[in-house]
Amino acid sequence: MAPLPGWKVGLVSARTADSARDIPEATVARLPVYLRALTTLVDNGTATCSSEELAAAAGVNSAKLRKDLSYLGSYGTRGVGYDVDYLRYQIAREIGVTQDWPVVIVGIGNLGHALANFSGFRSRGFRVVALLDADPDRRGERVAGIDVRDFADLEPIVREHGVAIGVIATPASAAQDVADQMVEAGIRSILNFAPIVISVPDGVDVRKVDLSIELQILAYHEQRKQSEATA
Amino acid sequence: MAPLPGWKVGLVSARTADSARDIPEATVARLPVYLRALTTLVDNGTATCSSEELAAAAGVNSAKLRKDLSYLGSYGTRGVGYDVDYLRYQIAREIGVTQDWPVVIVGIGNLGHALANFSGFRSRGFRVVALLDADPDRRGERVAGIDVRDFADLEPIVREHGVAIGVIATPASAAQDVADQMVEAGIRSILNFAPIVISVPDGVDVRKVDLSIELQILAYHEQRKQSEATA
DNA sequence: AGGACTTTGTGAACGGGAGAACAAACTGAG
DNA sequence: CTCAGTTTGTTCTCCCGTTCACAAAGTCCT
Ligand SMILES: NC(=O)c1ccc[n+]([C@@H]2O[C@H](COP(=O)([O-])OP(=O)(O)OC[C@H]3O[C@@H](n4cnc5c(N)ncnc54)[C@H](O)[C@@H]3O)[C@@H](O)[C@H]2O)c1
Ligand SMILES: NC(=O)c1ccc[n+]([C@@H]2O[C@H](COP(=O)([O-])OP(=O)(O)OC[C@H]3O[C@@H](n4cnc5c(N)ncnc54)[C@H](O)[C@@H]3O)[C@@H](O)[C@H]2O)c1
Repeated sequence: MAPLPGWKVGLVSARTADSARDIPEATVARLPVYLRALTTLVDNGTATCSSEELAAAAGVNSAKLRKDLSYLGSYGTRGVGYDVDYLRYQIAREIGVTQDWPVVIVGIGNLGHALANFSGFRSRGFRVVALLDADPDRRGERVAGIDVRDFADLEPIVREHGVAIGVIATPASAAQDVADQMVEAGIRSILNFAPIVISVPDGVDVRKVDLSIELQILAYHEQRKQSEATA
Repeated sequence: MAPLPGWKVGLVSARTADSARDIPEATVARLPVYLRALTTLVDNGTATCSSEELAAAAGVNSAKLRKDLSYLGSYGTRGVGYDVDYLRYQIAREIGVTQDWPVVIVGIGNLGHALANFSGFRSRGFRVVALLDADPDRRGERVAGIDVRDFADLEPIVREHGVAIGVIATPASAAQDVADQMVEAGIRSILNFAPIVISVPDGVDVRKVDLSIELQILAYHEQRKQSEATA
């Protein structure tokens, strides 16, 4: 009955029980990067790695990595490093991708097709359960083995599969309406590819991906580099 | 010769000359969002807007918006607001999208096709000048009116068009190699869609877009919402 | 067993960004 | 011209996130 180990285990299991109180948002955003790096290491047959190695694979500072991991618990061994497979499981559990999340994609145009065909969904904790489009001409089309269905069927599909996450790949003009109906149907997490700010009630999370914004940020820095080179 | 107007113009042109010294990175990342919102307002025929209105359209706090804009100069009028078209031009100039940037896309698979067909490039300051793929079967294929060419042609294309920005849409296994060759060819800004951290020399900017990471961040919050609901 | 060595986990200092609050500056009515 | 009303630009404070630096905790060799 050594006091320290007992206390430590108690603390760890306490954290596990109420699933880690408050993880900073910046850390949450990096956990998937660590998970990806660890999966690569597992595939390479690496059994153990140091914070330095993992940090390099994830493209971050090793001190930041260690601090991030410390929010989850003490999963490393001092003098040794981390058990790759064990740590990978712990992070996957923390993120919540030990089981697959059902996802619907709305707007099966250029981008929607690419998303539907994207094989990385399944391996990373997600399962596309429906493809929806408002255009009747899209109906009946099969994309990646899934029938494109009427957007009006959203609500029963969400109910049937317990869908919590929706992806918007419609034109910007339709995005707010699609989001409203997703919320109405019970979806509380939305990934929006349309270049517009959509507003949702409290309790609903929206993340956006905007290609043009990323390019424009690059353009800004590129412009500065070029004007410096001229000067 | 009123002293105040003269002084103000002097200050603005001074800032314009050395192109706004140091704009915080967080602000740079929001300028494209403001630009997008302003373009929408212009399309709606709005001539003037307050920081409150623009902030709402951009999904940010109005104090933050005003502070961001203050880094560019004093483009508003107290008691009135901002001239939408004028401010839009100033932000576009600051970002560097008053002319089009030539862009190459490498990896014309599912995602590459969608990107090539994306019409928003042109209107937002970018022009796709080449589509490249290593697969000989892709050669000769025409996507969005552009011939898919051999990845080996990268260097002459970059030189001919003065390409500064490259987009990687290949599998992760090829991404580092593609990035190396882009840098070799003279590209100094890269947008990476492959789920891997790529390393580049100093002076080269990389931004990444990773769908799985975004979904996993949503999954984390969704998991917490659901476990809270249960408790 | 003991001591040198390695690596984690964390306390503390630091820097940057977010937001509240207000003075300065402009408009327009009387 | 003056004054009330409006909205910007900026200062100030607080908080979050990053990074340094080191004690604690383990391994491994002798
Ligand atoms: N294609 C890209 O690479 C790319 C890149 C960045 C951003 N985007 C954005 O992603 C979105 C989709 O782009 P795209 O190129 O696939 O456009 P698209 O026009 O090819 O496809 C849009 C699809 O949405 C469907 N749709 C329209 N209104 C709908 C509604 N109310 N409900 C359900 N479905 C509806 C249309 O029928 C169409 O099939 C756009 O907002 C675009 O700006 C696309
Ligand atoms: N499809 C999506 O919606 C989606 C979403 C998120 C991320 N991604 C990522 O984007 C990347 C592309 O996805 P995809 O679905 O289009 O894959 P894909 O397999 O359909 O296309 C990849 C293309 O890259 C080409 N390629 C391979 N090696 C190359 C090389 N060395 N040089 C030039 N070209 C090369 C292939 O010939 C192929 O045409 C992947 O890394 C994927 O993980 C895709």
